[in-house]
Amino acid sequence: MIVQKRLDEILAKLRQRDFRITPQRIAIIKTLLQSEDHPGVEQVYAEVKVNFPTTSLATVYKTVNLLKELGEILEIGFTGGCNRYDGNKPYPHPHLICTRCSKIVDPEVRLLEQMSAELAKATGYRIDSHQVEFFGVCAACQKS
Amino acid sequence: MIVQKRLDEILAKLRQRDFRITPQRIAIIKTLLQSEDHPGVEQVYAEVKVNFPTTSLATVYKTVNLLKELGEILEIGFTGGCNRYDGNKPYPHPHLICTRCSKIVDPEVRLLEQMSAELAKATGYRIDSHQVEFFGVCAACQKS
DNA sequence: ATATCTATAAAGAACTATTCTCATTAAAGA
DNA sequence: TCTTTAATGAGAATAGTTCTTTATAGATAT
Repeated sequence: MIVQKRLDEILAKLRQRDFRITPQRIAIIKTLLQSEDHPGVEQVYAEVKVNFPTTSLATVYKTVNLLKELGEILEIGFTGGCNRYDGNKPYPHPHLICTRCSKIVDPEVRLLEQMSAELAKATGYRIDSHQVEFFGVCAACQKS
Repeated sequence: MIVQKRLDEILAKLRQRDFRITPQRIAIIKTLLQSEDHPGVEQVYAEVKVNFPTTSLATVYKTVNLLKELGEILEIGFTGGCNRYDGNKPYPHPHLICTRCSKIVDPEVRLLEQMSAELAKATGYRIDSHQVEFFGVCAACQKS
């Protein structure tokens, strides 16, 4: 399936840069690729420990950072909370975050390219990246 | 001047909600209102200590959080660094951040309202707030 | 003006997320 | 298989932030 394909790509990239392929790393990458819910490090750790009980939290942190540097996962920064990660869409994209249940959704946004272009033109900045987060209350939480 | 006016407004709001007006608080608010460069807590602390040397860092944190809750300053969340604050435009607005010199600019952005409205319609979320940051290299840094 | 009451400030301890250290283990190429 | 060297694991360290305790400052009533 699609996860296997990306896993192979990431492993190839690791090999190519002389990083070692370890069972822990594979487990961490798989967890990140399979999860739909933008997990935090702690959540990945819990998942990985099911099959590799001796894995340490530091290893998860280090691997997550490595993957971030390789551009294979996206970090979603949370002030005053733990960061969360998106292993499915590793490029910058907007998020819609429910402030009640912490659910994160990836909405379709049309206007971002245009906005970025206008901004660059108006300010003289070269824009490399962005972090666009919308906060609100999801449909389910609005009912309660 | 304009700073005095906003200071009075904030003080009135504090009084109205039975928060006390203390010299430390006034100093912290003034620092936030006067600064143009989106200072962090540590920077505010340094500034306030000039006139009130006994002020503690915790006091600055508490006051900053209080002001944030009152909606009088805007928090700009930074992953892996310290948060910074905008005392001049307390409502959510986009930032353009130079990744070389850390300069922060408040650009004009037209499309955000529209984007937010489309998003709410498409997802069913009630959108309350946003955090929109663009990262790049400012004109000055591009030359070096 | 004074006494009393109450919320705050101050200081540092505590907490949480993350990174570092280093001895030990194990991956990958010879 | 052997060797080299990077990765792991466990806990200590760190940084940013929040909590706790206690004396004090500000408000209130007299």
